[in-house]
Parts: sequence; structure tokens; C-alpha cells
Amino acid sequence: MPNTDDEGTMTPGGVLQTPKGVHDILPNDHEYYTYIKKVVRHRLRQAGFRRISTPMFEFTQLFQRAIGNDTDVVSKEMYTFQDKKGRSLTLKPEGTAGVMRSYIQNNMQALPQPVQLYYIEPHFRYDRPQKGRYRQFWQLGFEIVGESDPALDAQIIYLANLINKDLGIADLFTVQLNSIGTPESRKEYMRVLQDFYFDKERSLCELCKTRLKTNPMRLLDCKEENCRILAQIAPKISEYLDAESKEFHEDLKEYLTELGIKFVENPYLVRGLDYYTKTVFEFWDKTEGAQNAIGGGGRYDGLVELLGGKPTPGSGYAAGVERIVANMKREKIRVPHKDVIHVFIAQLGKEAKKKGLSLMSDLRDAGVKTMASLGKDSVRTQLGLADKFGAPYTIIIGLTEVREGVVIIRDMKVGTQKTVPFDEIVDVVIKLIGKQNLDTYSAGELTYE
RNA sequence: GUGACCGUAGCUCAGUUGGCAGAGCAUCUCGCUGUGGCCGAGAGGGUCAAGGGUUCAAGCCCCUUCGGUCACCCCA
Repeated sequence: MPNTDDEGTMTPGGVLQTPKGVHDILPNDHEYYTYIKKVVRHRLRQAGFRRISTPMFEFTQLFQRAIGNDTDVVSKEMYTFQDKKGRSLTLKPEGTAGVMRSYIQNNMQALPQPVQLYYIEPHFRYDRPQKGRYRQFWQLGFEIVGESDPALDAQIIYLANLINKDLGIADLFTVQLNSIGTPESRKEYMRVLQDFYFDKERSLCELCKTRLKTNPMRLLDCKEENCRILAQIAPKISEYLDAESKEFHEDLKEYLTELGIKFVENPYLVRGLDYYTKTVFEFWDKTEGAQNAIGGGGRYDGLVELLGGKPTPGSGYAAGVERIVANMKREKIRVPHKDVIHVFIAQLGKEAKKKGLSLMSDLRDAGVKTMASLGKDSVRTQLGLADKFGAPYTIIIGLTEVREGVVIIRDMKVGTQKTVPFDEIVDVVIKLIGKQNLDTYSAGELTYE
């Protein structure tokens, strides 16, 4: 069977196409991405978080250590490759590991604690594509590192919910909440679980039989009917929490209530990894549950130490941007955006074109979003374009107008026109579109040391 | 990684038992040489996802691969 290198990479025209599971974010979708980024940056900046970007790829070892070799993410979902010197590198499959590596490497222990960081970046997993799951996906996340207090966990859940609220999707989700205690108390609980399942192994699904040895807590969120029934009568982790974790969890719930955050206590919500401690939470769809979870997080007091740093507590949240966009679309939410033009300039004749060029610069400098089609020279065609671009006003300049030092401003909606002298154009246009609608965004004044 | 369904123009889709590759929308041109939307006429645009097989003949039947959608596993 022939199997050329080109197979599957080309469209019929011989044009390259994207590999499986990745896609372009086209202008219409970027309206959502831009809006989400704005909300995230605004809310986190308000709360004193600062932005961090870790590299797209790290040494594979980082993820192996942070996430765990036994997890699906590490064992089968990573984009791993070798550089020219044979070192194993991996495109980041999640954000926390890199941020914690950076915290240690850049000696952020020396900063006032806690250190509050956020990110919004592409991540990569070699997965079979599915709804809300792509091989390159944007993830937003934030972490509070260096202090351990239930109030910080409450803050994180509060901020995650606040961001969802700003995006119009908070009401679609419930906060599922649990505590998985310290590694020590968890060890005790896992022994109890294994005892409980000891004589019931035959009723478990194949997967759970192996989980029983490697990670018994995962039996609790298995979806198989028999496993679920057993999980419901299995001992609850809340009964085996150490005193400190129990108190921590009670405090967290108090703080959440104070902040007006509704939550669902879910004793089946677990994490497999050793470094997770105490708080775990996820945002679940109200009707579809975990099937349509939008994000989740928890406390990871063991992670920094695991990566070779001093013992340092941490707590964080991460959410999938594609999933957020999908939910916003499902709710028929339209985001405000500034990709609209104010004025289209139609010109006829070389002198008019020259005038049009300088006028276009003047208008743009004043914050008027201005387009023209300088390659076309039929007024009819240009007006048609102005219409298609949705310009509310068209400025028409012909040879006659240039000679008389005026232009025609046409209101595209009602079709009325008026003649305006050159030196009044910018003022007249600003009045027409409204000062508050001008695109006068500035990146801020530069200063020098 | 496992399984199900799907792939025809930029988009949405027809295409009969195997017999000339189609429509609507979109694009471009013209009617209308300096005035858009409406209307009318016309044009461009396809290796029918790719490769192979069966056949006088394949968009249609068979095999493989690629891609899409969805579910599982798992996760964001």
C-alpha cells in the first residue's frame, strides 16, 4: 500500500492543511478570545496577580515529576521530542508545573509571599480530538504560592467564579468541592478503601481492578454502574481526614459562604497525584456534570518540594478557553468588539486618490477607523464595498470635489449626503460617529530613566 | 489508544439501479463610464478527502490511509 509523506497533509489543490486536532482561530472567534483575555487580565490585576509566561516546551522530566509517570497525561498524551543533542523536550500539557519550576528557578521565595501569578497560553496534548478537546488549546490559570490558608483557596474559587460571571456563563456551572487531606491521611484512607473493596473485586470493571492497586481513590469517580453503586456505600474520605485538614476544609466552606459562593460537597471528587493536598474543586455543567467541566483546581502543597524546592504551599485554578468559548456560543452570547469601521473613502481620479490617502491618515490619527479600496475606481463598486464592510459613512472624493476643496459625506443608512470643506472633515466625522466611539486606544506614555 | 457516524464548489447541501459534476448562498463582471442595498443577465470556482481495487464505465461498490464529528479512556 503506497504511503507517501504527503498523505493526509494536503487538500486536493495540493495546499498544506493543519494537522489533526489543531485549528486556526479566525477573526470572528478571536473576538471571544480577546474578550476572555481582557476579563482575565482585568480581574486578576485587580486582585494583585501578575502575568507569567513559561516556555512552550520544557525538559520532559519536569512534567514526569510534577504530573506523575503513571498518569494518562504523561504516559500517552504528551508531545515529546528530542533536540539536536538528544535531550528529551515536551510541549507543555498544563500550566502549573512550569510556573512552579519558574518559582524555584527564579528564587521567588525571596519575594514577599504569597506570590500571585496568572497565565493565558496555548498548551498541547496528543489526544483524540473531541468536543472541547484539541491538541493545541488555550488554558487560563492562576496560582497563589507561598502561603497556606483556606482564605486563599476561597479567593481562588471566588476569582474563578467572578471571571465566569463576567463571561456570562457562571450560572451554567456548579462548584464541586472536596478535600483530599494530607498525603498521610490519604494513605490511611486508601488502606481503608482497599479493605472495603477486598471482597468486592469481582463486581468491579476491569479498569477499576487495576486502579484498586495503583490508585484506589479513582474508583470513586468511575462511571460504570456497578462501580458507582459500590462507591456510594464506600467509606467517605471526609471521615478519615486528619484534624488539620478537616478544620481547613470547614474554614474554607465558611469563607466561601461569606463570599456568596454556592458549592456542592462532592466526596467523589478526587485527584490521583501525591502532591495534591486538601482542597480540590471543579466547575461542572449543571446538567451535563463532569462531562462538560470548564475548569478546576486545588491545593498542591507538595509540588514545589517534589520539584526540588523548599517546601512551599500553593493553590491554583485552570480553565480551558475553547470550552469557555463553546459555552458562550451555546448561550448565544455575543461579545463586544471593536472590529468595525467608521468611514469608507471612495475616490475617483488620481488627484482624488492622493487627497483620499492623506485624509485617511488624518482620520485614523483622530481615532476614526477608516478603510478605502484604492485599487478600484468605480464609485458604484466602492459604495458597494462600503456597504459590505458595514461602514456607516462614506466619504466621496472626485475631481470636482478636489477642485472645490470639499468632499461629500454620505450617510449609508438613510442615503443623505452633505458637502464639507477639507479642513472641517475630521471634526464633522467625529461629531457624526460620536467622540466616545473613537478608537483612541493608547498603550500608555513611554517614560525614560 | 478503543468504538460509531461522516467527507461532493468558499459555505449549506442535492446527486435515482454504477452512465456528461449540480442547486442555493457567497465571490467577480455587466445592465448603471460620478452613487451601495433591490432586480436582471453572465462568469469564475471541483483530481467528488487521498491512494489502490472491481467494472466497458465509479461521486456511488470494496480495501487502506488521512481528516471531521461524537462517545469511551482521561482531562481544560
